[in-house]
Amino acid sequence: MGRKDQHRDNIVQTAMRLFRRQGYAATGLLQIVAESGAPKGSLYHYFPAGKEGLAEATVTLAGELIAAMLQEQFDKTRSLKGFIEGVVTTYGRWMKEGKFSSGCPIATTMLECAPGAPQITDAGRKAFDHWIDIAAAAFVREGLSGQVARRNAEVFLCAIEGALILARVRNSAQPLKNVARMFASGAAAP
Amino acid sequence: MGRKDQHRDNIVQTAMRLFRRQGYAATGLLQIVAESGAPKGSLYHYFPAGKEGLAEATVTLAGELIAAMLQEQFDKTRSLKGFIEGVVTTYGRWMKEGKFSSGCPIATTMLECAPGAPQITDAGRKAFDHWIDIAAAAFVREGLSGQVARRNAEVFLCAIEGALILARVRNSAQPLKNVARMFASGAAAP
Amino acid sequence: MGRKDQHRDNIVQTAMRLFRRQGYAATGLLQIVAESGAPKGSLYHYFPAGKEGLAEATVTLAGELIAAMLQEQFDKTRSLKGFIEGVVTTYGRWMKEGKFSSGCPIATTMLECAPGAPQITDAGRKAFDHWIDIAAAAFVREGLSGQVARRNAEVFLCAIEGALILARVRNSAQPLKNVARMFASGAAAP
Amino acid sequence: MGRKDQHRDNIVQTAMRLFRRQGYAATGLLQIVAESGAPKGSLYHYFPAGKEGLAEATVTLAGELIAAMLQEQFDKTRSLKGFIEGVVTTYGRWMKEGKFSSGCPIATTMLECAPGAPQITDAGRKAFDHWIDIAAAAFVREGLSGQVARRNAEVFLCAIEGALILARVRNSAQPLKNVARMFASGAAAP
DNA sequence: ACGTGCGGGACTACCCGTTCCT
DNA sequence: AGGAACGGGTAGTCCCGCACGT
Repeated sequence: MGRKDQHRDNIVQTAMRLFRRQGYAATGLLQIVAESGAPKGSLYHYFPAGKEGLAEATVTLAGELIAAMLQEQFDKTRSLKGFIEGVVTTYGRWMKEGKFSSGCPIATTMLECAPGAPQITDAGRKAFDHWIDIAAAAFVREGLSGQVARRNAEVFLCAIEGALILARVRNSAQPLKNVARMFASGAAAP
Repeated sequence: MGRKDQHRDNIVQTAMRLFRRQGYAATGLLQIVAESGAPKGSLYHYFPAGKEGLAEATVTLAGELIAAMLQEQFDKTRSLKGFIEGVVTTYGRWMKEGKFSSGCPIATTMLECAPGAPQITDAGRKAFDHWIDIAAAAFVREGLSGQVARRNAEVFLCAIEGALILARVRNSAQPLKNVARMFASGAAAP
Repeated sequence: MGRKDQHRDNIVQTAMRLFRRQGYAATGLLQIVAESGAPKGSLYHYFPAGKEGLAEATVTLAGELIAAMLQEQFDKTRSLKGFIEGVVTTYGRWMKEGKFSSGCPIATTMLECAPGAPQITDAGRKAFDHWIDIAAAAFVREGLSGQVARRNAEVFLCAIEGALILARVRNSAQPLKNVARMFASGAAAP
Repeated sequence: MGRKDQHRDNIVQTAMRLFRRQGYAATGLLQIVAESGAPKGSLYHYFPAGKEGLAEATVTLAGELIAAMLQEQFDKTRSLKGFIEGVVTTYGRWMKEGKFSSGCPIATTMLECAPGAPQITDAGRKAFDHWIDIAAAAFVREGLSGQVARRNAEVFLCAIEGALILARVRNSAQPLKNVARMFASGAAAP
């Protein structure tokens, strides 16, 4: 194992990066293989379902990356405030690194592909649900009941999604910080 | 004015509808003129800047439509809770009418076009700012200071943007309702 | 009229030539436009139905060209024998000119496309029927009744079709001559 | 022999069936191995010459199958009329069974591949010659001299080839019957 | 000997956004 | 104002080696 699927991994990571920056429809398969360094024939080999199959893989991968980040923030902090600020700070750093050209790695794909490609949407739903699970644990840790925690976690992540859009439009991380300020202050839905 | 620009209006409205549902890149100019009933040659007559110019017009139009809705909800309600619930209910109704295939009329275009098309992004920023202005008035009406109101209004609209994405993915208006529950309960950033 | 559709005409004639020599599936649209000298975009413009629409046009054109040849032979001869020998001689000359690489201009397309493309098959049926009509007139002129003449004309043209295949395989016009020898001798079905 | 080359046999038979129905160029190697059930790697093991080598094998096999049918009809009949009607009836039954989508098993391949692939054409020529040999025996049995018999047999088979094309185009076995009516009536070239 | 996974370009039909020229 | 024409670029997948495990 290891080296064998390196081309596949390169393709998925490059596709994730390009989909995030340019969108799904605007990104050509040719551009993906060119930037990934993988041969074109590999694409059809690893993704017989074509572009949609590749998109599904990128959504799944992105879901895992974000989940790992959320989990890391959960593990390294002890309070809800710390978790929220850690998450928002990380997102803000990513935005700055990408010069505010790359937002949520799955939002664009979701908006472009739903509802025409159910498999992609399914992968996105699973990713969102996973993220909410992790964030909900941070609210539970603060003392909220499971159901209320989950609801707050969902709204929190929704606010981040929206803030990532606004941050791109404004070329600024300020919208993210505003989200943090509200949720870290203890504002919570009943 | 009036009848002369009917073709132009049809084109913009059709484009707005298609961009919202399918995305910017996935929507062909030919499909737009076909569904709008306008002659193909009219497109470059009314939009010499091409597809980008058309997208800018759709973002501006969508900005005005949402602003009008927000203003209407502001005018017909007296409390922040009423405003928030009115806004969220309206969005929820729109989502259901569009079978959860049409979310925010500008979010998809923003994500696809930023940062390659600054004029479209500019139009989007103006629309967002205008929406926040109106929503902030509802927070001011509740007694918050201008700056705090604006911050809360921004987070509120961000949460709605995110909820519109999640609602599409889940085929459900529940995410919107969760946003309303939090903000209508008086949760507010300092 | 005239110069306006020259690109279209060039495309159809080039396609007819290539389909005849290489077959329908083996001939690329790109090769057709390249050899025809027409710009690439013209193809989709003149043939919105794509390759199938182009094939239909080539079958129709080929049908007319063969019909014109048959009619010319009918007009310039007075006996069935003369007609048959004239037709076979013409086909033989065409075969030689094409170095036995180009047979019936529609047979290959028919065999490749039936039954997946009904419109192409329809165009081919019309062409065959037209040819048989003209050839039948030569049998009627010899004194046969309409029905019997048509039957003989059909078998005659079938024999030619088969002979065109065999002539390609053998690199020889002899099969055509054998057909002429039989039908010109007065052999006839009852 | 026996089980060992079963994969090879499956491949050839599947290829023959698909070439006959869809043509040579339109049939992908992948489709052949998929429908044959043979592993993909077997193809280049058994046919190192690739698609052309496979086509050659199918033409040879088809030649033997048709030859066997002709021989069977020759053996089971005593008159030329019986032979011709038996052959035509068999072809007609095959056409009906294939819903007029499968004609001569080698004609399409010949038209598509000549003159680019001499080996395929050679195999086809041998098949045709073999068929004519057998049919000529039926004419000799009727009393014709060897040379005349061969000429008539060739025209007969040409007429059948053409009728197989026309039968596909018309979705009808009538063209075949017309061929039988002429040749079974004793019509003959001098 | 036999089969497989993977890679490698080339080429397909399709159609897009744009401009030219009535 | 608008229909015709244009050329570039899309996703798809084709036919085929080369190298690896049997």
